[in-house]
Amino acid sequence: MAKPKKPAPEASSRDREATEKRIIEAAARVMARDGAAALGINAIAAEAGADKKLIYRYFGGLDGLLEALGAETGVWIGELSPAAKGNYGQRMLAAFTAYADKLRGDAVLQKLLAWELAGPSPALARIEAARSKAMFGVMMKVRGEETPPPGADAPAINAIVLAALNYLVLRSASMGNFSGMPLKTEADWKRVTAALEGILAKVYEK
Amino acid sequence: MAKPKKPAPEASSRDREATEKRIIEAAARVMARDGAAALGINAIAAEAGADKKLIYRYFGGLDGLLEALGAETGVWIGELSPAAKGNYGQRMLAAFTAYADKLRGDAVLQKLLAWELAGPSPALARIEAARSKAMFGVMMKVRGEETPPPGADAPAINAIVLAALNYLVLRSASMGNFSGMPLKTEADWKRVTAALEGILAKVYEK
DNA sequence: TCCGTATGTCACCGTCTGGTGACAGACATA
DNA sequence: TATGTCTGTCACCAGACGGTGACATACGGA
Repeated sequence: MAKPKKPAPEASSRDREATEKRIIEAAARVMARDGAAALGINAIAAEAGADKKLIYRYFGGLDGLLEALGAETGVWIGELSPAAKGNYGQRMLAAFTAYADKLRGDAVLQKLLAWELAGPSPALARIEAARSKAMFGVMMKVRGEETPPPGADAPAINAIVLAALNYLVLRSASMGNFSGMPLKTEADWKRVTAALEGILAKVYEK
Repeated sequence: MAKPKKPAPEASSRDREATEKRIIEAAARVMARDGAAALGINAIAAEAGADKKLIYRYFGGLDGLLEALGAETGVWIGELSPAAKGNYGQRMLAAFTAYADKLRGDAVLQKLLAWELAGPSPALARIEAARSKAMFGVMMKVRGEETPPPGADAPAINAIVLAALNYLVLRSASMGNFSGMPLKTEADWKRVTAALEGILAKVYEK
């Protein structure tokens, strides 16, 4: 059922751990290639060359598999280590650009992000909460002893910037532009970063 | 097939225009209630109390229907008329907040927006292009004779702000928060607006 | 009056979906 | 050697999906 090949080439290695890994990777591949809408039991099983029954046995269904997938893809956020130099605004800019660069290269997380917007789901909410916490840790680390100028609502401002970056990266992947601004080449992103730098410099100047 | 009722209560009014309208409204209702993923021929036809065959006859399929739907929901953007007072930054802030307020109340456009991020589609791209053009017109109108200060990349800055607003509204509808910031009550949005006001005032001051 | 056309209705098709029960073979333990 | 457990395989189900051909009926023009 799983593969059209008859002698079961290598899939049936009778190794649960390896099979689980194969399934998770297959799910990531389907997610990145065809989007979250195509993320079905059958599609994943076919991609992994494994029987869908195993997905139920090992992960308890799609939700469990998704959770395992989301846990993996969210790890790198906590490992971001942008340069921590200059004042508060400059450090934040470094964190934001480092995050945006990474996100631009992670198709799976992009689809996950887009899917979260399309409809609420308990499993996705948990994944997102972990990601948000990791991002907070990164920002606290890079912030160091520097503090935002009094009077500025830093959490709100940072949320706005982060929201803009998420949206622009998603638009870049889906349509390649936004609001008349192209978002394809590296130069396009340089422009975004430059505008962001100007904003943060003025908002966070003391 | 369409309705379980036998005498065809009123649906079969033999009025193409009215039927088309009923179908479009049904599509909007399904979209707003169940999201874009549930937007299928069968679901729409059932919701409209019309036969799915008519969707193929009148709209040529799902894509055509979507286009008709998108054209309708994008109209209000062009009709936005925010207060055009003060300098460039203040006028832009008025346009942005007016847009965000409207968007928050339009569940259909929200789902459309989220769907565009999930995967590229020629039909959705055309709808989005029309919307973007309308938004540009609004901004040009409210801008009046005021100009942004030299040195500031106004298109990029405005795109960033618009991107942030889109993302925050979408997050508000799906998860109710972002980056630790709640996005539910009117007070939450007041906070966003206030932060935006601070940003625009400093970025666009001469 | 008759006839063509437009509108609406229904039955049916093949395909894919998520999900489950039954079974075969490998492996470790007793 | 015999037993039980774990991994993998396959067949099958009911239901939903998109899509189409055939038909009934109302309406408007000749």
